[in-house]
Amino acid sequence: MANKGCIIRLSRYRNALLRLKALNFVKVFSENLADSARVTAVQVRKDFSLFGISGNRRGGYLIEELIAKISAILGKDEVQRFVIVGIGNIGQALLHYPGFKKSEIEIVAGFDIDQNKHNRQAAVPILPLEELGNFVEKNKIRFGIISVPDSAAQETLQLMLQAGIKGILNFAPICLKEPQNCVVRNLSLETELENIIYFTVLAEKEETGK
Amino acid sequence: MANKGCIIRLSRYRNALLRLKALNFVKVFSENLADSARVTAVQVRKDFSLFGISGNRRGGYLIEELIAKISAILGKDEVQRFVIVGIGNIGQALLHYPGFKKSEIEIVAGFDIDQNKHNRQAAVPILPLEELGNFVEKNKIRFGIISVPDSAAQETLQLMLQAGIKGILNFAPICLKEPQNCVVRNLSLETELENIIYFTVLAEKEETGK
DNA sequence: TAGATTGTTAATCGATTAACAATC
DNA sequence: TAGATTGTTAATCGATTAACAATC
Repeated sequence: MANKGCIIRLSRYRNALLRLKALNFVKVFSENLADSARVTAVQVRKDFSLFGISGNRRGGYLIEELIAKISAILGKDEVQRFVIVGIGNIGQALLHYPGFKKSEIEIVAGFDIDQNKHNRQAAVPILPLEELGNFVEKNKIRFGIISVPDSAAQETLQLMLQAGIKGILNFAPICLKEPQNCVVRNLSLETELENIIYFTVLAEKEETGK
Repeated sequence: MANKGCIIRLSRYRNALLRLKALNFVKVFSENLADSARVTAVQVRKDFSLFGISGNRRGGYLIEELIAKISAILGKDEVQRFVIVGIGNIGQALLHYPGFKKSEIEIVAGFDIDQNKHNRQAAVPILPLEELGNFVEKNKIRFGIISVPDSAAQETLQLMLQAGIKGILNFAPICLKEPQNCVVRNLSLETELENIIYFTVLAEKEETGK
């Protein structure tokens, strides 16, 4: 019913709503949210209707109420805890990424095979990879991030599955197959940049072509 | 003609092809590439046909040739240089991200308002934000990455536009409007994780619902 | 009531998939 | 020739958009 695009838009609406709330606004119209997420007002209302969210005809939506409803849909009624496997550049950055807090996302531990990186005392501890299974089970963690080199991505996935992880974001530039019982999203930074390069070069060509 | 999804898939095919080449393979079938990018073989051939890439009926595709053709489409005939504005967690990680090398992507400088972060001697120098315009112009940089807090994202975009940047990846969780003459892709890590959370919770509900 | 906005149904658009023709 | 794979055209599917009805 709701597709991936729709959920991404809900996240964006929520981000905008939090900002509006901080500015003490009370009401919002679909047109405002459309501006913030770079879509049309119809799209906003359609997205809401998929989840039975309704406003006041003529009066728009109450910001507080909308935030509560979208937050519930996105699973923000509780803090969602993640582990990270692979404490390289990206893993290290995500370990203390400040932006997660307002999204009720918490990184609770990192794991790496390199013992020079281990640090049990840190606020977010970095532990030996062997401890992943126990830690995940003991702390009932459901989400994981893979930020290992691509050669290690597949086996990291296996470890996470064995540990009982149910949702994974994979930064390695290798497309992991989505297994039964686990959601996997492949996001490669190289690929994102290549996308921008392609469409930029294309736009330039079109311009000079005219 | 070619949509965003298609270009992302081309990147993935290319990644897989590089790996196959490293293993000394010579030929590849659309079925193989389909496996690597988690799509169907028809999708692969359709993508290729959009760009006039053809193989040998019965004989598949020559890996070397395919890499060359896809690389040309993705703008890899020359190294594409990026600047990063905002040397926080993410910016710092991207500055030295090893995965960019094989994609012919080079980060040439970082910029920040915090002078404690400045370092002209580093391999990838970190410079005061005021120098962005000059640097970009002098070095003919066309691509930029925004990794500043969301409150600063909009003005960073303006600075980049003035400097002449033509393609931008924005990590701030605020949706920047795509201006004339510049490609902007908004990628927020919070949003990506929220997406995974939603679909994981959904899958769990469906399972227990049965 | 008139005007503005929401909410829904139907139409359109674009991307994926199926079917099949071409050919090595 | 028979079999396997590519390449293309047509059909399907799903998401977005347009049109309009509902109502505050």
